Amino acid sequence: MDQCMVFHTQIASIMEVLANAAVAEICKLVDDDYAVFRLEITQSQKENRAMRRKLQLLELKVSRERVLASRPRSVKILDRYRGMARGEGHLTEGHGSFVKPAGHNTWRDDQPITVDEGSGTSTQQVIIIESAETEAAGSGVKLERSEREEDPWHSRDTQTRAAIEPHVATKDPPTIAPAPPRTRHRITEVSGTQNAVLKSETDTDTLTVTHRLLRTGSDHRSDPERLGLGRLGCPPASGSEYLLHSNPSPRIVHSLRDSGDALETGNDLSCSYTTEMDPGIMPLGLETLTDLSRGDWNRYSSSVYSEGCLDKKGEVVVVDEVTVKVEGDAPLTWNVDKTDLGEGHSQGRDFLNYRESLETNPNVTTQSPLHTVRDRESVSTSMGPSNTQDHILFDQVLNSKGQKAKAQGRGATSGKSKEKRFLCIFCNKGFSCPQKVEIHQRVHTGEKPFGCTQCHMRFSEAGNLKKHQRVHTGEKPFSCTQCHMRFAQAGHLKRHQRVHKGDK
DNA sequence: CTGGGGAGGGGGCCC
DNA sequence: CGGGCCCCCTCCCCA
Repeated sequence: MDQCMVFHTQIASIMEVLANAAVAEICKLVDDDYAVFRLEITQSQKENRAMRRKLQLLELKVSRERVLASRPRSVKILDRYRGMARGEGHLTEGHGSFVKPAGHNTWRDDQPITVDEGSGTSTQQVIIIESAETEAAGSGVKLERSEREEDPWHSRDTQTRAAIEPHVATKDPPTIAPAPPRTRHRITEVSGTQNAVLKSETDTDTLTVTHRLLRTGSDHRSDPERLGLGRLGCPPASGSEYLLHSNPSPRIVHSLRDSGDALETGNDLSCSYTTEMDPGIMPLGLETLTDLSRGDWNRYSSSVYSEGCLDKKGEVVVVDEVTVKVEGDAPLTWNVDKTDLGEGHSQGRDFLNYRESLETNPNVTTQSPLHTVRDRESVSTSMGPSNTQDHILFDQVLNSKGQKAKAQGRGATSGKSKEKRFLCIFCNKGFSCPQKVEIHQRVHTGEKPFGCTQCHMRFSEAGNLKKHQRVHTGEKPFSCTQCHMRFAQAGHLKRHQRVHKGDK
């Protein structure tokens, strides 16, 4: 009888083991199928997002044209008109010039800026960044940077913390339109390294980034580069399209969560039985999912840092090992009217923040809200949703002036003798002092404060006006030593003397 | 080849 | 000493 009982007990235990094994197998199969299913869903979502992106771009174009047609109010003019103050800037009829109306610090809403180019008259928008505002924004960004640098998580030791690098990526806005200037991001480690929970807080949004260490440092893609973010959270690499205002379906979860993490979505259909497995034996299919969701992460993180891109409250987006919880209300779309540089959430300052975030040189305090073009051609393709239009404008300027190549490379800010800390807001070119930037930016704005008293000519630089006035005076102070030729410009004399030398 | 203008850079002066 | 301001030089482009 006892033997029978023991036998039954053994059978029962064996059955239990077999049942457990069967359940495990079933769950594994379910998970595998689910992984494939999610892969397909993800692909479909990506297609949907691509289509949505195209639609949004089209909408943006339409809205941009509408704004451009009706947005003189977004134009501000530098109120530094030294020539005006000194009486040099006579308000002529604006032949080939661009002058600010006397007594106006800003253009009126209905006041277009006309630029007479000979016979034709065109209306153009001139974007001026008030230096005080931008510098204030710059200081704020610098403060933010210092906070980041104090964060121990920002050490460049990617080997030991590669798996938690996505946190870094989340607080380095990969978009050109990151958080508003007054928004401060705070990254706080909530728990340990194995289940590191970083919380990035802003004034309006709460970004909770939960990371589960699923793989070891061998997965190099855990660092920002892996996420398509360059150093210091640079934007995605070239070719990565930017979702205008990414509106990822909040219920679609790219979750590879362990059971140890409290799921915040409730939609993860993963079988909890098998998710207890060791990180080292994660199914290969999950890697695929990880890869698929990686691009999404860029957008998610972008959207998180683009205030205007947060569209739902309390959304939780789980991407790979990262959970992004978005709290707080935010506009559904980025209002193109925010391109008004004079407003608190000015796009220019967003530019500034973004560019500052990209600035590899922490000492650089810039007036430029423009993104850092140098080092990353890809930046132009990963602009934030809100400022795509202005970026396009700036790029057009850049290309039209043939200065893009100059702006790229270290030469933009690394001077030969002086540190070129002051960047043009339009082309990002660096100058050694603010006055140089101001003068240079007249190239883009068309501002010509120096007018000739004897003709309608106007100039952006006083020296050129002085040079011009020799036309009226007939003064030719530069005489050739080998002939009787005289010249009004020293350069002309120098060029002329090459004739005598036979140089070409 | 010359004239005119645009634009960048260097350096001096002053505060 | 650094920043702001100004002047000048220089190079380049175009007509």
